[in-house]
Amino acid sequence: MGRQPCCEKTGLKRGPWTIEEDQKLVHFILNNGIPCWRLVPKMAGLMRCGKSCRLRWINYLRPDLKRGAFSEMEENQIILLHSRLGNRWSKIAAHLPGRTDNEIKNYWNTRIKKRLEQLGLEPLTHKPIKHRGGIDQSQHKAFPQALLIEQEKKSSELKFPDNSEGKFHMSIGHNDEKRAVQADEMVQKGLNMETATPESMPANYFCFGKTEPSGSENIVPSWIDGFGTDSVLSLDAFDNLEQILL
DNA sequence: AAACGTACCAACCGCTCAATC
DNA sequence: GGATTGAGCGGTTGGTACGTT
Repeated sequence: MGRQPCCEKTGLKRGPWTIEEDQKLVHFILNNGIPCWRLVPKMAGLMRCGKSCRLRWINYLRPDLKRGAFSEMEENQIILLHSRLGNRWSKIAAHLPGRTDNEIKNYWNTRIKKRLEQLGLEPLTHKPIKHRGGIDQSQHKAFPQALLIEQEKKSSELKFPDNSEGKFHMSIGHNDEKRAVQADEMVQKGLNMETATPESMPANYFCFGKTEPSGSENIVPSWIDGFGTDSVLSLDAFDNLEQILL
């Protein structure tokens, strides 16, 4: 026996929602909550299937949605999270309050994907694009250089956690020089991890992800002594950096 | 001004998973 | 334990706005 359709297809409206339908759905949910999505359209007087109502509410009508353009910081967060979580949009959305998985997915497919490709990075793996016969020589130069030109000095609303026990899981630089700095080093330098922003940091610091000690999927930004940039990019993107720089 | 191409995004489709019977 | 169901997820589509020729 096959799975039954989520709703009766006949007689149900499809396509863009009207203002009137939106009002009905919002009014119903705000007054009654969501008993069961299948019942919502009937009870709210809508000729839609429950699935369609759910999607409309989650992606568009929810009062806690942020709407509007993504900030530079949000974009960077998405890149970082995607490098670790892949196309798990709902997980990524969970890290970005007020944003929906659909919104992030659309933004990724239309903007970020292209941005990474322009940087010579494979959007799926965040690794340098390899061409037939090995890595394209032009990408050798373009990749690290692209990182440098990627930066835009904009203020951010980053807040850093109290704990600094997590290990930076990446160091970069020539000759195996360890450039990652621990929180205590920042303290020694009179830098405050909790209130740091790209503007307040010295020019040779940039923001990277840090794995929580618990090994959880939580990703928090951290400051790393780097190439004179303050970008947030996937650490995985640097997997082949040494090879490229050679 | 019209035609065409591109970018964007809301909505849909089909699948999986977990809960329930 | 298997069937059924609802909810949620990720991929895809189609309409519209905008830019270019």
